[in-house]
Amino acid sequence: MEKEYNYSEIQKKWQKYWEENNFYRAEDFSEKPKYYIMVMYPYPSGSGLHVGHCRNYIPADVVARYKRMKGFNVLNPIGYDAFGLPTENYAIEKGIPPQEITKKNIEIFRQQLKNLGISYDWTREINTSSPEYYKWTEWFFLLLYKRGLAYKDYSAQWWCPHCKTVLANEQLINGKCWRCDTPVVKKRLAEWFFKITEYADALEKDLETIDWPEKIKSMQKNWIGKSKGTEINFKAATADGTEYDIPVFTTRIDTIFGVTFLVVAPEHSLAKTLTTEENREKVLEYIKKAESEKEIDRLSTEKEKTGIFTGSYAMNPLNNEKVPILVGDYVVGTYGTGAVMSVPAHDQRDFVFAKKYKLPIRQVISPDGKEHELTEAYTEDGILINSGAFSTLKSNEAREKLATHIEKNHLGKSVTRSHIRDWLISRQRYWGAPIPVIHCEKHGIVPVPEENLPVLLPDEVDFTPRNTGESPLANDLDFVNTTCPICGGPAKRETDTQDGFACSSWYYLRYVDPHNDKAPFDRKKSDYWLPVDLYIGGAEHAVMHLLYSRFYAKVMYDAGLIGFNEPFKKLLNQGMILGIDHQKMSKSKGNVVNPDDVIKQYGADTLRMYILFMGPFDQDAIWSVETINGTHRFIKKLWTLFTSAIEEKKTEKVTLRKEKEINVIQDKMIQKITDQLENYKFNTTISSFMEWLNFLNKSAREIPDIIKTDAFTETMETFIKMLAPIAPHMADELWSRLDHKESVHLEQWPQATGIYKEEKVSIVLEVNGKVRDTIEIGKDTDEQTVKEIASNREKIKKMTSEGTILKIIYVKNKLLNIVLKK
RNA sequence: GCCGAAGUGGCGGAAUUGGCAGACGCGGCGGACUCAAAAUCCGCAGGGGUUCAGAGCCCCGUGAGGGUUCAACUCCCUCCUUCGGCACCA
Repeated sequence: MEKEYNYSEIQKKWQKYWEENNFYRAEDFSEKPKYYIMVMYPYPSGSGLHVGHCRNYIPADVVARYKRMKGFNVLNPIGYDAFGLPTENYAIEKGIPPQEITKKNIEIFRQQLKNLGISYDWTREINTSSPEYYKWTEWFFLLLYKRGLAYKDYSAQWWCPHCKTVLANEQLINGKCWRCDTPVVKKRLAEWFFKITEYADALEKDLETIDWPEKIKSMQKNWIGKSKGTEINFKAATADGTEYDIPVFTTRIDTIFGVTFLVVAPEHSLAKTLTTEENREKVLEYIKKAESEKEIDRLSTEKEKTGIFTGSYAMNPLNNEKVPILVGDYVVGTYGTGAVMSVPAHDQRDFVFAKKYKLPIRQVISPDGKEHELTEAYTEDGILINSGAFSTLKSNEAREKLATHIEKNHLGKSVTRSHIRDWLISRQRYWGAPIPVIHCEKHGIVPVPEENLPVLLPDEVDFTPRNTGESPLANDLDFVNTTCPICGGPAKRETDTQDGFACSSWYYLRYVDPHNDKAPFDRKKSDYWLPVDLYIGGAEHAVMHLLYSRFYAKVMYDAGLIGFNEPFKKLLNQGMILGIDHQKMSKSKGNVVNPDDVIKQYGADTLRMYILFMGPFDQDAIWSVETINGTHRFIKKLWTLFTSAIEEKKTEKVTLRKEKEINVIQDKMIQKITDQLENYKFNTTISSFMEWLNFLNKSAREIPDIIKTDAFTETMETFIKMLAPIAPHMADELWSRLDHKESVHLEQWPQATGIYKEEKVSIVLEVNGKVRDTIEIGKDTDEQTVKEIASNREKIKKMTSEGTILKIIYVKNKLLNIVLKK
């Protein structure tokens, strides 16, 4: 038998063995309890997998393998988020169809994943860009459409001039495109939306029911942004005497008597109507300028607030006071009603604005009921003043009374507003799932009948994006021209494609039934496997993928398609791996590490172990060649000790007193490592293995015969079993060298017997809270005995003689603290 | 500005959740093997003091300052720094 640690041979041998014996197939409807673990699937980019991906996939594989040994029927699938811009852009650049590029990239990714020794069920692999998959992405679009949750709207949208497509709200980062960092501009287009706002309440409320990182939950909560307030109606009249309603939304109805003007957004539908003749020219110019501004500038809080008087006035429904109406760019058109009541005394933005345009400021809330000179807005609650019948009330009381008063007199209503907007899903690009609708002159928008799905992406088309706001699919007349499913008359296909997040919103469902051609998935299979027990992925998807997926699940639940309304029971975020330059890994910085290179140099088991060891799983970590050497050293030491022990134990059998200790440490380690794995503390798990090996090595050095004992053999077996999820190749190799016929991966996870707890314990002896001595005594020794032993220790005796004992604290099996008065 | 997370040796990081701070690893130093180096193995190591030297003993020490407690990295208050998210949301 070979003595050298030849990891390439070992890897090859066992990967082949697992594959040939269908080791990691998940069995539908097995008797065992199910465990569905899933990682965020990769985008198969041209640059291949890098070690950053490993930070997610390796720990997830450890959990999958661990759970199998614990007796679970584990579903551990993988697939590819294959539609998307980078592939399409590359295709345009090189003149190769994206289908071909995707196929090639997936092959590379698949091989790289296999090299890592990850235990995926490869029979369930999915590819969102295959017609078998996107047929159902289209089907889900129709489901939403039928349920009134998909609609087309003509409005100003964010357009990325670089990607040449519109973007959803969530895909805007500080006014820039999430993919290419280009500042977005406004463009008026007819676009498809999903009504995620309809589920705002449920999406917020159900966050309480899922075990997700607080960080993600609070990000989603903020994103949904619920706020309770009052919508109150101001009446305005134009020069010709026509009356208009201007509803405004406020969370501070208690400040209503302090309103001194109204501001409407430049996009407000009445902005132009309300402008009087003499102001018309200036106001129109102002509106035009505001609308043409880039979103990034408009959003800037540093920007000075500007506005312009329309010439019209509105009436405060509570005191019938006439206040001027202005147009101002600090009012957001898409939030609330697009109009605000301005209370400069109690809102800092209104205050600044009023100062600038010399508008009146009236204090109506005071901390002490008296009026004060204001140098800035007083935004706290207080006592109402100058507020008619409501004066002298406290803010919170006033809010209640005013709300009742307003509802009773039909001046407005109490409402809950959300920050979240509907999800814009149409994209003016080629490489995505088609939107399955047809535009008929007679019948308008007609959904493609289900039996005609999928609407296939045409193969040969000039997919260069255009600046017109039209998809490149519009170039392909064979694709565009069709007939109306209702009347058979000439009609045109929708040419926009769906946002890639539509594909990823339901992919977890496809894994449970990946080859079904009658339905997206079988209900019985989804009932068996779902929801996902553990989902691991990056935090960057907090308000995109993770919110959309929850939305889809809720829609499906309401449609009776599934029996759960939250797809991912538990979520974990892995940290990033940064390059040796402490920067995010990227091709352009040249700091990317390819796992294949690491595997070549150290083997997959070392890479796996290093990824786990580099730091807490959920924190960022920096790639370090020195540390990977350390883990490799450990693996080699392990190999050397165990292979020589396997050889030695064949020579003779020995029994030694030291065996007891070997057993005790083994038991302790089983307990410790199991706890650590259960809590996803992979880094300390590796530390424990190192400690354990250090102990075994030291024992073998002190008593060389120890490796010939039964206890040592048993410990090796336990060690290897527990190491199997982490270093699966080496574990199987050593296991077979211990003369086992079956793979170690079919073994049960070891269980601690608790013998380590019956041992002696060391008690810390403290004087005035400082450690002075330690003693070894039997477990659960009573206080009196410990006190006696302690008082006979030289050091303690000396110290206690120098003062009087105030009190003695005894914590069983832990410590004794003597408090002295000096 | 608001919300969230985090500050521990030269470095990555441990600490059973209030009970021996610095596990494990990296780097470092000393030694063994070697002609030599690499690899490997053994040992030392938070800072300071005391001591001829070692053992020993003492003091200080988990971002800063205060507090609770017999006992604080851990709990409470104030502040500082770093990172992440949101940001004219009325």
